[in-house]
Amino acid sequence: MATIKEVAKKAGVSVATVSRVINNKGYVHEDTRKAVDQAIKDLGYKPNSVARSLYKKTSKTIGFLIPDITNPFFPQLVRAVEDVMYPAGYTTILFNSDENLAHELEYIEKMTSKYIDGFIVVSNTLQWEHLQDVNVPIVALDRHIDQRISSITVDNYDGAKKAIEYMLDRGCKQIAHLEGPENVLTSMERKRAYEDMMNQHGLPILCHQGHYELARGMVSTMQLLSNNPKIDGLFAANDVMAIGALKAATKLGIQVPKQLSIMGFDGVEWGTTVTPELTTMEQPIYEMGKRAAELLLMQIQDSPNKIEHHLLKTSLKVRQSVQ
Amino acid sequence: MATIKEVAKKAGVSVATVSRVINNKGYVHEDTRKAVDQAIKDLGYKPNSVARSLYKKTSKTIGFLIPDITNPFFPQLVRAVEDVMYPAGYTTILFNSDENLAHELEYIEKMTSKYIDGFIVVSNTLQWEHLQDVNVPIVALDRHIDQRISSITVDNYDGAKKAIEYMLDRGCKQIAHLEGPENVLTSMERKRAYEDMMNQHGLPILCHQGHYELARGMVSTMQLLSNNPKIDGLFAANDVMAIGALKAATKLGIQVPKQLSIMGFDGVEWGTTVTPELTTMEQPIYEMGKRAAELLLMQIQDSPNKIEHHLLKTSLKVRQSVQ
DNA sequence: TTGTAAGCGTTATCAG
DNA sequence: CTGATAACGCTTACAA
Repeated sequence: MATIKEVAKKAGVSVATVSRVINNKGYVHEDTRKAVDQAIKDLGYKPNSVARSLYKKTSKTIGFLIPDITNPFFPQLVRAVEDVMYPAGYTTILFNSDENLAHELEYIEKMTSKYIDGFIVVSNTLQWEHLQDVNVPIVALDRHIDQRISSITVDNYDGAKKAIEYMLDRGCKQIAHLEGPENVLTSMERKRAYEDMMNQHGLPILCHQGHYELARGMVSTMQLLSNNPKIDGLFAANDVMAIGALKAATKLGIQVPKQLSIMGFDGVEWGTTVTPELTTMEQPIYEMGKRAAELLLMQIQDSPNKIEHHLLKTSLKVRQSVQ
Repeated sequence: MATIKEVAKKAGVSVATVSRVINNKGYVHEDTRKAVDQAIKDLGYKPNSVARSLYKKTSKTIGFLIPDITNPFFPQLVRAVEDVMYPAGYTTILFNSDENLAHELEYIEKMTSKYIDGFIVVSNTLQWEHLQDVNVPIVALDRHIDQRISSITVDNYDGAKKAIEYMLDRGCKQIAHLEGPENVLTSMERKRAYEDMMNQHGLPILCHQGHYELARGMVSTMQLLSNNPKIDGLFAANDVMAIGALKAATKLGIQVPKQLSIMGFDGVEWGTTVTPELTTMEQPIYEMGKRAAELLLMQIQDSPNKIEHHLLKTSLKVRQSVQ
């Protein structure tokens, strides 16, 4: 690991000059530049980012906080963020929070002491109070946090409403809802839409908790269907649970979609391989990650105070699980 | 952001003393310690990791290089690595290489200039030559690189052999192989086992490329089955392709497992939701990630030169796709 | 038990 | 155009 000092000595100039050539800043004579470049090459010199960070108080690194990479919704998001951050010269550090506030706070603090340049967070526990004195840009992704924090979200209420409208159009008379975690915004919005739609149409409300998980979705569906044989439609708050529901129906010998229509939410690839293929309300997952990264980059590089809120639309993906 | 200097001034001591108390190193009088702690609290002081890194030439950070987080094999691996690294005080930085050597090298160089403490790499392009002067510990995961670099791998040859033995036991007479990328070690080993088994049993060899991908697996299977109607068994080099094959069979109206047995490799959760459920040779994915992280940690903290090679075993997961 | 001061490897200011 | 030199925030000999 050669240092700038060694390069300077070898090239017979001062470190200031070397710094000028590696940063392409300030005047430096063509001949000296050549000499320096040669020395750099000979020594295999690479500038030390840590020293640079210390001086510049920036690390060209951002933190990305998600609940759990193991949930198939997140890999695409992560990929999208990395795809825009890396070419822009930024490294992204991932952190799985398991929705645990204490972990999230600890992580943010730790990253702050590394001169992190910004955060993208998917969280429903983090509040404005926790974030107000983090002095780098933050973008809330998937779940809105506060007006004062930029966000990239999807219109969950609208999406869920349209999903249910479609089920109704296709003839469902008795729709149950497999809901996500109680305290998660996306899940609450989807549930609210379900309830509003049921009320609006004078239909009974039938909810069961599924926590966005495969196994839970399956178990809940079992109970739901055993206790209420009249149900002919099931709106799951995410695809993973919908897939669990499909398994449950199969186990109970209930035909989908003939006897029971199942609608998912998310649009993960997994939904295309189950039988019947999952009809779902698709979110622009990659696009969300991309936008979040771009927005963060803009705030970091240009205008830290330019808060923006983008609300993306979902789109119905008609496949085979709704009659 | 208070600095150590400010804390020192507030507590009426020198920075050295403050450093001593925050690092719990060297003697410091109980009273002064209290005063310092108080000052730290009052100022909300947090030690700056960048400055610390510069001096200590270590960042408490490791790099984790994988092909693509979007492939369902990796999220679990990532999760496992993070689960052991974080509690040990290490941050892990993820990087998707898309199996591109230039990207991998660029990334490694970049990380090196950040005083990264070690790497875990899943790669088939990286060779000893590229890694020999990276002066931090490296663990090769899933794919072996060189005797001089620690590795955590699975016995792919043995696993594939047993998978095929099982198919043969169950009565398959004509087994085709859906192979993974040509240059990937895991894929080559599985193919080699397939070929050896076929030769050993005097059976014809029938391979088709699937690149470990869903769509490719599907298309290849279509061709394979249309051209060779006698095939009654298909050994896919990974679950994702096996799932694609299942889709293809369904499309062609071929019943699985009655007319065609399909065997996967990996044991990802996804395989449990297809119909019929995928019979597969399961890898201890989480365990692999965990071991790699533990091994790396050992090398970083205790013995950088203690190279170890762990070969884990796969286990047959009997479900429904093999007759 | 505590303080001084010399690094760690850069960048940027200010003379020259 | 180029070179000293003072930061950046922390750790650690070495003195006291």
